[in-house]
Amino acid sequence: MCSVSPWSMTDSINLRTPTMQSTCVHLVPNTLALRPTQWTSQDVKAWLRFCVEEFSLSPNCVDKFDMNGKALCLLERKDFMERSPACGDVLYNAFKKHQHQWSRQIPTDCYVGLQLVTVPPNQQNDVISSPPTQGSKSPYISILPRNKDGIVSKMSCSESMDSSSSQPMDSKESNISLSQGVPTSMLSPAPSERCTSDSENGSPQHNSDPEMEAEFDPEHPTDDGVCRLLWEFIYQLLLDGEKYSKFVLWESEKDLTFRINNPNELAEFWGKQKNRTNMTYEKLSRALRYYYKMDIIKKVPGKRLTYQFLQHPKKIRKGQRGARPHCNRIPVNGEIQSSEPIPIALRPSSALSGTKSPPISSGVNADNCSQRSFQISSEYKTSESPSNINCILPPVNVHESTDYENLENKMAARQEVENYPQNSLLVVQKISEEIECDNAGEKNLNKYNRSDVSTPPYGTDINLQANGIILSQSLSYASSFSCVSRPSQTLTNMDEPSVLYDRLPLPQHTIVQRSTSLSPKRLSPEAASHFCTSLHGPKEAHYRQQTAYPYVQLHLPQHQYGSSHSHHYYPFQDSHSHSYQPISNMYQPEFPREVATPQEAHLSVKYETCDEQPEDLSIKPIARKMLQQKTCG
DNA sequence: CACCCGGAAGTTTG
DNA sequence: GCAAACTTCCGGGT
Repeated sequence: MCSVSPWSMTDSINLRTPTMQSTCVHLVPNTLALRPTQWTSQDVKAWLRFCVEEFSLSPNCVDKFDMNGKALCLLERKDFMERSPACGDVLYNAFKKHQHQWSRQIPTDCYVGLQLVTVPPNQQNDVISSPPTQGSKSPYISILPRNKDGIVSKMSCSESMDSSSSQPMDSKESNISLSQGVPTSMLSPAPSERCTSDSENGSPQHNSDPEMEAEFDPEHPTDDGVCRLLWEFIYQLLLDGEKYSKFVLWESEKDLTFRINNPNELAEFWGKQKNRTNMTYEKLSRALRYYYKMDIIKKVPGKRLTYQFLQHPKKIRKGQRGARPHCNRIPVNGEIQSSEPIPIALRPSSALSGTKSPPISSGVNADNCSQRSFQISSEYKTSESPSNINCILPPVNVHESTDYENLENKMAARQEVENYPQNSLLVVQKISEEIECDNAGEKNLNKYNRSDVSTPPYGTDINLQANGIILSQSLSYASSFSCVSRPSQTLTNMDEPSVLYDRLPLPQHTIVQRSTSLSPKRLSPEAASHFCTSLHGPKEAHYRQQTAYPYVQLHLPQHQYGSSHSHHYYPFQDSHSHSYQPISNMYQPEFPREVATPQEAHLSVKYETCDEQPEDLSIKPIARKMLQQKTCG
């Protein structure tokens, strides 16, 4: 068992998250694999009980959890907001203190976390039995043990999993249903959580506990433990014929022929697995048809919905690369129908990944603009980062309240944007300092003239105000960045406080809530422009449309910043080595002390799919396809 | 209407 | 940049 290393309190700071706008909060205990099913209901109760003790919560909340292992606890937001930044510390100490009382040994190196989910007030009644989904707008807050290097501990199977001692959850959950979610075995655990069992003999190792059996398929581990291939998924279902016969069943196991019992539900199930909310049998079957060519599956002629494995799934060679489950995929239909990109705050983190985003030079007006530009891309590539863990957190029960799939919620989100006061002067007040810099961060901070600039330390709490109105209270500087990188799901990327903006020399009273500026949901474009201007001095703030996911592209005018720096900046390009681009060279400590007027900032929509310089599309985000039509013909 | 087919293009990931 | 494995869309067929 791994030794428990110091816990990050910075994570707990993020308990006060800017995206918490609802009036209630879930508390979801999670275990090492972020699989609450590892806990018995007694464990969950115990967990909640000490939460009650430690935080003087209403005892009622202890009973307010479902028995599916996805324990929930409703808290009033005000209760939660009053928690101290040391909340996580208290939680952990309590966890340690009470652990011996619990019904089974829970590895001390497990991930213990709280999952905060925003829930519209009118839907809070439904929330008890509806844990948050992966696709939900749910900032995930976890308290993660770290090693001495500050890296989240990587656990091996033998260390972290004790499935033999695990106890089944409440028996009521034995009936799988869509509303209950995809079995966790088919979902995507964190790479570091997943274990590769010794299954060399290839024989199935059926666990007596059906839940546990579903948790992990020892027979067919993938390279990273993720069941991400369709045939694999189907095979998994077939393996547990009793449980999943409503989706698919063997027609003849001997001949490896199977029949899809309910194509629509299977597609939905598959869609859940891949976080593709619009999955249909039409699409699923298309994927199946691709297997024809690959000699993996063929159609059984004349028999509807019946297919045949051409070789035993155990022997199918896998060249897995892409097509991992998406993170919080927002329906494309909605994007297009709304003629407006989904607010960044609701976007999947992957949507912002830089993998498909070419450098700015490939975009319009990049090379010939003669401006130094850097791109606020946003992705942690660290495989062990908790963001990844959260990214692939099993999308347990889907619930309308957190899916943000329905039009109503989207309209509400848009309304929020539209209602945002335009041309607001944004002011940030630093209200506290909870500094926790790693060595690297400290070192880098020292590189700057701190007397001249106010670099918001990691974890700094700020207020974001507009026209005297507090827009977001107690934003965490660090979490603000995380909002950028994981706008829709997690604020836990605090493992690497040494992100770019920790090191930036910022003028005083500068808004450090970059994510705000990146989020059309949170800020009007004018306000975002304001932000960019105030942060970086007069420059163009290009609101760039990139594969339907906007982000801010900052151009530093050559005449102001010299000509020697034309490289692009990707803040997260190499989070492993922390080898950031020499942003310090680009920034001089002299920044305008005053927020520029809105007119000084220029906001335009750009997109990289066209070579042609697009017209200034003003500031209204438009769906990618519409943009393409407009500019490319 | 449900299912089936395969081309084409796009997306996401490793 | 490339490739795998889809996803999305579509026109057409049974």
